[in-house]
Amino acid sequence: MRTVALRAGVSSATVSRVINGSPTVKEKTAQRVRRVIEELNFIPNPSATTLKYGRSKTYGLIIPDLTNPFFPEFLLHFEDVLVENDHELLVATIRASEEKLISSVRRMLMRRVDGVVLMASEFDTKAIEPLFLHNIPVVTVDRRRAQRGSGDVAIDFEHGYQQAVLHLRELGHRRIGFIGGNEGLTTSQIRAQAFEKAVKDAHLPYSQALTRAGNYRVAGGDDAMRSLLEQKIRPTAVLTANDLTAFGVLRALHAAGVDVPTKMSVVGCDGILLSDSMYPSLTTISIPLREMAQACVTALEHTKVNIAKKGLLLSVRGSLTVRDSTSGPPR
Amino acid sequence: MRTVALRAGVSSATVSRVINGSPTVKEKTAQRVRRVIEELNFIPNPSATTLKYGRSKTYGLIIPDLTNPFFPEFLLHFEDVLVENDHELLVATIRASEEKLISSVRRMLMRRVDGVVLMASEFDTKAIEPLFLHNIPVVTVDRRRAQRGSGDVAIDFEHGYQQAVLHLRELGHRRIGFIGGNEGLTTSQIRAQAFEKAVKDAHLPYSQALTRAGNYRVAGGDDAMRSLLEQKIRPTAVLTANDLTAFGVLRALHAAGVDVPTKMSVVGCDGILLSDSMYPSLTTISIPLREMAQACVTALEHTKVNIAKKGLLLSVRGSLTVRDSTSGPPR
DNA sequence: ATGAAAGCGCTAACAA
DNA sequence: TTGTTAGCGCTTTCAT
Repeated sequence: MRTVALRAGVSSATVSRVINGSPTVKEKTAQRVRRVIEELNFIPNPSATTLKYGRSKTYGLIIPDLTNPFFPEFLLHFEDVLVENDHELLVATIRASEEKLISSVRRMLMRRVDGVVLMASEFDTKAIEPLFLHNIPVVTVDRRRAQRGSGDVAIDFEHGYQQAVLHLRELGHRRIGFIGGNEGLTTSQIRAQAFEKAVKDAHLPYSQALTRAGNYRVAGGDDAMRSLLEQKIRPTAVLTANDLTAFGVLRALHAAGVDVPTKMSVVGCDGILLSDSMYPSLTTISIPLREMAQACVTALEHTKVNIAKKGLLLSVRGSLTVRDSTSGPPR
Repeated sequence: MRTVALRAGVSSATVSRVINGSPTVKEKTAQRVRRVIEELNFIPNPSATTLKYGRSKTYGLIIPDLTNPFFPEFLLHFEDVLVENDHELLVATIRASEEKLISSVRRMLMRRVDGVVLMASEFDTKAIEPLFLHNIPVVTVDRRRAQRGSGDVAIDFEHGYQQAVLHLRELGHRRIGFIGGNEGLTTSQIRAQAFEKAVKDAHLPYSQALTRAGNYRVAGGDDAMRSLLEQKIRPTAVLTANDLTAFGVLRALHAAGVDVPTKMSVVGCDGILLSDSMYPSLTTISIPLREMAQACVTALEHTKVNIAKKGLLLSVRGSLTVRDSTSGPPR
């Protein structure tokens, strides 16, 4: 930068002003400086700014897993929102390892991020304590509680499952099965309860016998569906905790020779891109990723200026995308 | 850091030495310093080091697209390799936009990355000129040429397709179709030629009539397969440019009522996790991601110390994973 | 409209 | 074995 200043016959302060678009610089000077910047291929060094001000114009995103397409798809939208807000993105994947979460949090702290979005489904709160300690705004996803320095963006499964159940009831289904996530995870409980409520609100019979745990992955959906098929009284439709689980359900049904949708209807959740590419294409609850990303940033910015208060509790709701995996029950 | 030094009764230089594990510090002093670091929740600030040395212990990764699961899966392995090498990762997705590539390159430069892995399938070389100008080591993937400051990691499609064709020939197939990538892309040409060579080397008939272009996505595979089915002489097996294309092929065949594998065999390429979850599970050419990530880092480190020379030309070869989408041709 | 200068945190060369 | 110190590049306050 000094070189640029020298060459343009100004001080480095003026160069800085030009780079940051300060209006107090005479246009002619600014042009000269810009030309020199071009000539010298000058690239500013943000680490100097980070060093000086202890902030980096970077938000962190901690996700459990990149192999579930839901997360990269969210990441994409999150990145878009950040770019609009002139921020960088620091991603960390933790693959259900407490150790990785701890080291990710440390990386975020080192890099002086301006905030962290935490999508890890389950974790020891102690692991993220350092973020609060250093006054870094935090937003969790679907933990549904705020505290000093942290907000939350909930995914409104209650609404999504209600839509799905009503859709199935309209088609004539009465016995709707459910394949959830790993037992024990809070988010799995939320989804299971949302399903139960949706069924009861629709005045349909609810039975534990028609629900199974999965693991948010294909294999879990497959196993659970096989188990459901062994029931004496089978459901005529199945709802799942996410799309990968639904993929497993489709596979199990194929293997068992149960046609979808004529013999069994299937509804997923997430709306990942591949859900439209299955055979049959999957009816699913699409989560509005862009809106969710925006909500995360909103909550983060809110917390930044109110770091001593409880953060925002926001919520986004999915909408049912009806495709070919649902139809009336067999008669 | 000064605070830590003060509190531990040493100089900041000693604190720095402790943090970096310098062996010249007396163990007792080191312990004291570490204790104070704990107490004060001190987190080092790497931007000071970046500022001082103009390097950041960060590698950049530029990928076209996170919605093709191949890329997040590669990313995961690349991150693993970097962690082992005590480096950070900076990711940029460019979604086939020249503008995004240019801004990604700029971000890499600003962040003072130690090297860049470039997986963009096609781009104007001018866009990455700045990297060479600033002496940043570059590794491209499957461009198959090196130059001053840049190496390449090729994916040995020749070998992979050969394996696949021999597998199909052994099963009794003679008319093997091929669905490639977007027309015009270098990597598409490489794959198409690799297929042609594999077929001819296996002494099977090769015909343009059995090949189609796709677009590396599901829809492209679907369309191309439909087009192949309209042929008077159909192939009995189809090879694709990647797994998503193969997913599309499976969908088209389902829709047309052509059973896989009894009426048509299908072989994908990439070995993404979901390829095992399709119905039927997909026979595919698995690309060794971990090895590929390692090769990228190797080539990068080599270029770093030989920045003025041509980079390394490395290559990784896939292996055929036989699953349920291939069997003998209908007789 | 522009310049001078301080200071962010770190590390390596050098001194002790 | 430890301390002193300079300087990396940037921005902003204050002065001119």
